[in-house]
Amino acid sequence: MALNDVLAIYKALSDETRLKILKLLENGELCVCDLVAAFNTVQPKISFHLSILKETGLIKDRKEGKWSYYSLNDNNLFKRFLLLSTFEQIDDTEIELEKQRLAKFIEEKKTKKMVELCKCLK
Amino acid sequence: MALNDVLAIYKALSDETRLKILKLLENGELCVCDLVAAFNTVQPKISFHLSILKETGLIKDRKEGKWSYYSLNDNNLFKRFLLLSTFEQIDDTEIELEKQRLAKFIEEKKTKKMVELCKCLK
DNA sequence: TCAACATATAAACAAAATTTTATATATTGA
DNA sequence: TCAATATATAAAATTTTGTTTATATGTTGA
Repeated sequence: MALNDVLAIYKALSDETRLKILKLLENGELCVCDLVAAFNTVQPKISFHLSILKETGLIKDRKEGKWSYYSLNDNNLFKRFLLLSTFEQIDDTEIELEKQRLAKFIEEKKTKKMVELCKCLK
Repeated sequence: MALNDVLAIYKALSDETRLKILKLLENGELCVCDLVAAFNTVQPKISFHLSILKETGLIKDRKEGKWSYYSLNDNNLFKRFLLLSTFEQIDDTEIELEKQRLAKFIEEKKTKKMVELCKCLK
């Protein structure tokens, strides 16, 4: 890996929102709207940070219908080490708020799905 | 370590000059003027980057007379791992130029010292 | 004490990164 | 096909970071 690649990875890691996104992805893939809800912010902001993380290969994406799902991409030993040791450093309480909002949003999505299902059954 | 500390470390690592300074320090302590010569640049620029590296605890300094000597500070496991794995990623050829200038400068310093010594003996 | 030297710090400027706002694209279900 | 939804992209505004220039501080040897 060249100096520029290492540099790009550290730049990607040196932003609060991006570190938190990575930590949220620790528990599995999330779509853009999940993250928008978790951070209680606007969608282009999240897309911007996701694109930077994706460019450096720290995360990967997968399209399904209207949705883009993002997940950790630790196929490289250096990146895997970085992610693991970073997660180890950061206490879970530091993303408590985001986790709460995320959980609430996912719960709401489930409820909405249920409601739709009920409509169909009528 | 809190999220903000991790963030500060990654920010410190996400600059070309600073990564190169760290790599040059791999071989032992250097004073500010050594680094100024190695990068063929102005002294405040080097002092600026050294202050950032020092703030995050990635390096430490030691004063001796007019000089400030800087060296790696790997007293923390996370930082030590970061430094080691970073150095491992970056090829030596990427700081070839800086190393050459540094070697030349140190050689010149030695010669000057010799000349002074000879003057004293007269 | 004074000149020369090494370094630090401050202020002004330039460059880069982030956020916001607006708009485009693509998918889905009515 | 059309409206609604999820996401991406572009442009403008803002913030942060890095560089340059000027100046201050502290040490050393004459």
